[in-house]
Amino acid sequence: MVYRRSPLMEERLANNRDRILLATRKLVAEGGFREAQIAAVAALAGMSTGMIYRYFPSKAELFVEVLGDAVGAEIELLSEIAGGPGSATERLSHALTCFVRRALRGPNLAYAFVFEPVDPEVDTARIRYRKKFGDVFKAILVDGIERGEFPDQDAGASAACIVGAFTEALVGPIGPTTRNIHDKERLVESIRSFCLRAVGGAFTQ
Amino acid sequence: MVYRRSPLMEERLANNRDRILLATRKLVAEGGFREAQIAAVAALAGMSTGMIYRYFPSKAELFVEVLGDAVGAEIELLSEIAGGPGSATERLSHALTCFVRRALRGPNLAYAFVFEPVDPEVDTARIRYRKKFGDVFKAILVDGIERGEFPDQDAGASAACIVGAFTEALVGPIGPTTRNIHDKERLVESIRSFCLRAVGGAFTQ
DNA sequence: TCAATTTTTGAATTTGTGTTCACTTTTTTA
DNA sequence: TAAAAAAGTGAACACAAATTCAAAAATTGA
Repeated sequence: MVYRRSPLMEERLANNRDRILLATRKLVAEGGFREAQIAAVAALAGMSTGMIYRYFPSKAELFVEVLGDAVGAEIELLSEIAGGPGSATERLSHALTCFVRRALRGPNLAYAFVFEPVDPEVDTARIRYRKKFGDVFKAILVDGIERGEFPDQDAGASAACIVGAFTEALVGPIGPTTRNIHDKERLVESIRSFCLRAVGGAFTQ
Repeated sequence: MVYRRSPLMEERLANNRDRILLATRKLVAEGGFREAQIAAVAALAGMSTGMIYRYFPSKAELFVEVLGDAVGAEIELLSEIAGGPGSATERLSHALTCFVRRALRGPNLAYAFVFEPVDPEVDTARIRYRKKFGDVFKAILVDGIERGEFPDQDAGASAACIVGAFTEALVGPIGPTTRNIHDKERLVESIRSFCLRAVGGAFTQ
């Protein structure tokens, strides 16, 4: 045996993997999964197509990882808010504005991640992640109902409605016309107040 | 010239066209656009693939027509409710329950029509139709705000939220488990009450 | 029935992409 | 430096699905 992977090489390999993930994320953010073809990913990452397959067994698994990374980060943020201090109303309000503001920075990414189906394998993962978003909101709702902040309701259905409401309101106005900061904040506020009224919480702040 | 299309032939041609549309709609309802391949459509309609292209210039245009027909019917129903008698709250309530009940009968169709992207051409049409749904609800909201039934709000954003809320709540729980009629009615009621609270209307009926 | 014309067929072609693999280059250690 | 092994390449291949088109079947009017 005359070859053993050196630490330097090890690092380069990890680097390559990251570059693939980064390139994919970038392409998806710009034009959805549709635009993230293996050839395009390879080109953007500055490597050959064959290279991709040293790191990922298939395009679907690459997509699932990119999706998971992005969604995971969002979920983590939201969970922190959901499990944090404050009334259920406050936490719901905070979680909503936080997510919507972030999504407005990269509308296509949000679209691709939350909506765009690709192939069955990725679709399955996407639905799982969507459900996770719902679970975060459901937890807040259940808590709020227990505390008497919100009227009794099907927390699961309401959570799904919330996820649907803000994604649709976000994705609908997608377009080349990047709206200015005022419009964005107005949209954030519209979505927030809609959802807060919807769950029946006292309309504060 | 010894051949002129007879009335009988004329009818057969129109019949063929209808059979293609029907077969496509059926396949889409069962498995989404993904399952509605030209070969499958042709097989179900009992004709050859080449035949399809005598009636439709491309698969995309066939899809757009199927989509338009189905959505058009729904829009017409909703518009009638929206423009009918009653308070804005009543009409919104009625429109919601009507649409959600209908969609629950064919969840896959609803999914394909409202969500599933296919190719850019169909996608464009789909977004247009989605917007139309929103417009119906927006009209009710604008009216309700004018009458003082609903608090002041961005009717466009709220309408988008409503469309998002019920589609997500509908599509989210899609699965092979056909839910029974009780669950369905409970879901209808959950969505209805969520949206009514959301627009701030007095919670009646 | 027959010739002109249209309708219908479905195998072949085209197209767009994901994936592979024989080959080249680079890295490692002796 | 040289041999062994791995990393890296990208043209070729595979595959699925839309589309075409030459030939076959059906229809029409004389």
